[in-house]
Amino acid sequence: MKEIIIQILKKSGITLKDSEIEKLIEVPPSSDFGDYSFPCFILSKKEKKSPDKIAEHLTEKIKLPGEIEKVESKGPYLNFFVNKKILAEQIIKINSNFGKSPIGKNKKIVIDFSAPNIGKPMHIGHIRSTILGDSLMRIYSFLGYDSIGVNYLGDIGLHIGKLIVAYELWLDKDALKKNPVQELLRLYVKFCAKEKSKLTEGVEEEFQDNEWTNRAKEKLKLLELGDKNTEKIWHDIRKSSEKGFNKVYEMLNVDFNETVGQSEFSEHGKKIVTNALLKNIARSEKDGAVYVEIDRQKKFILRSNQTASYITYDIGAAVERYKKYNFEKMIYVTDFRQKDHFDKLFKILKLFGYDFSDKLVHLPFGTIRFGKEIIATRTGDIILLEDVLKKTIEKAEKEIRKRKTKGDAEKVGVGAVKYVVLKSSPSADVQFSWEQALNFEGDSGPYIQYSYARASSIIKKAGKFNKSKIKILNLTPAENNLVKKISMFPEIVINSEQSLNPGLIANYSFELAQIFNEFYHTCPVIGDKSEAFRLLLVDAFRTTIKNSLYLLGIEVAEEM
RNA sequence: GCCCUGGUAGCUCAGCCUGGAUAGAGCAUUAGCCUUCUAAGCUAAGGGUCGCAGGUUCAAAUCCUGUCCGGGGCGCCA
Repeated sequence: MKEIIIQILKKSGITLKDSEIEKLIEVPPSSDFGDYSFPCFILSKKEKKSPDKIAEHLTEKIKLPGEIEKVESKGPYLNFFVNKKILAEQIIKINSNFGKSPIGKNKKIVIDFSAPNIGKPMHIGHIRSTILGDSLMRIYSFLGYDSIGVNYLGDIGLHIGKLIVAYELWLDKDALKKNPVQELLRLYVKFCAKEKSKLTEGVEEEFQDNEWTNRAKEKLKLLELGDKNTEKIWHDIRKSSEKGFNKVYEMLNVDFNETVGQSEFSEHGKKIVTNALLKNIARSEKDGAVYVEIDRQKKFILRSNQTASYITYDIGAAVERYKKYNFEKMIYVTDFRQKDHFDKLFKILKLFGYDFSDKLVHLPFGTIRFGKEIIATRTGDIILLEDVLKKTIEKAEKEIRKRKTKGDAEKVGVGAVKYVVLKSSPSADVQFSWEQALNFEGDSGPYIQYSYARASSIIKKAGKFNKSKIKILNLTPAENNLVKKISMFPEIVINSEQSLNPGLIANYSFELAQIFNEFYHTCPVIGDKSEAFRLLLVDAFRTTIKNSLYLLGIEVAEEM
């Protein structure tokens, strides 16, 4: 539609380039002002006439094609009114592919997301990476990309050593079988409590020298040396943890193409570091620690005891993944606190001669706050993700019972949680509260699902109808708005991919649902003289809302 | 100290990239609407120095500089 307006303006003798015109065209604040507008300030400067006069003059000069109903000058603005009948004809023809695009054809995107730590339960803090990453996967696939989701499990580190110590001392086998997540958490919390009294304040964990921390370090060393018994416990812990993770992933309907432990890249990483050392790109300290200079600062990439550190694994993992997938882009979805880490990782890879480092992107997201509490696994002070989901599903059940309908409580509850997480832009912190998560009214997932269910109900009640008899009468304002909003969906999807922000789709879905509800309120469908057209419009709405919620990982229900 | 973030209605946020018309939603508050396709809905009202101060511009919540307040990161934790 924009294209058409650019052509009209060009024909009217404007001395601006296409791209300049496109930049200037905007959507007016109110639909009373039209659908698109063109401000004349720049022309006013060029032609040294008042912008109001230029706008007025242009209205007289312009010749309108069928797609544009009328053009009006209002002050310094030239306002275009789109012929909604023509737009409506296009909209009622959309199918389930609406919004899809081939722009990603033959391109691979790897998305690294979720990445929980083995031995710790998934809590409200993990929800963001998981849901954001999953939504990005869906968006990329929708746009034709081959998207590959990788779950990079934190299966190594001092917390593992602690857990192994606790496992040997206090494990309750039956409890582990019954509820692996709870039992592992109990072990971890117990260890931390024991350790706490011995900790020296102000000293980093790594350099703590006390009975408990030392035992954990020892276990970690044994694990690295390949001690059979320790390895067995480690495997047990991973297996039990994964059971817990999978339960949550199932509830969330999140899949990965690959689940891999961080520790598997230890050797790859070390080899790359050794090579860099040989080529003199990296240097070593007297005590054997290896570093590179990044931004005039030393960044250590191998510890003095020759074991890998976080970044060593990530170097190995990135290189291996590029070999495996030859991706167009790889996105790491993690907490914003790791921004520096990833910036440095990318620079190090570049320094080492891996040009694919330009294809790496870090998508940082803000903290989830729950009231004023700080979430701490070590004290067991956490809100389990599983509990959040269960609680919202319960609330959905209650609502459904109240209404005596046939809704799907799981879809509604999970949708509510996902929506809360996705609607704010990734960079912002999210204030999580039960009040908000359990609110199913207004700007919420259930509100959107509800509007879909209402639409479905109309379609169901109408039964079969004759599609060939469609006659589009003059559209009411509510119909106009709905047609216009639906037509914007494809653009929104592309914007949200480019800005890596599913929140745009979330906002759009809500606005679309709002507009539909207004339509629902003012335009009766069944029995109306525009029944056939309205049925098709309602169906187009269903398709659009279904697609946009799908991109957020939220399912629709025909009834609720 | 250096770097990264955020500050918009009582609360939660959108708008900022790419400057334009009266700064938008939701929650909460108040007042209406269920003999008509699901009231998880709709309509209306009140509520704003867009942290503060400069600058650029015909035009600044939006761009630039400074400043205050909150959060975070800063040589071998993940």
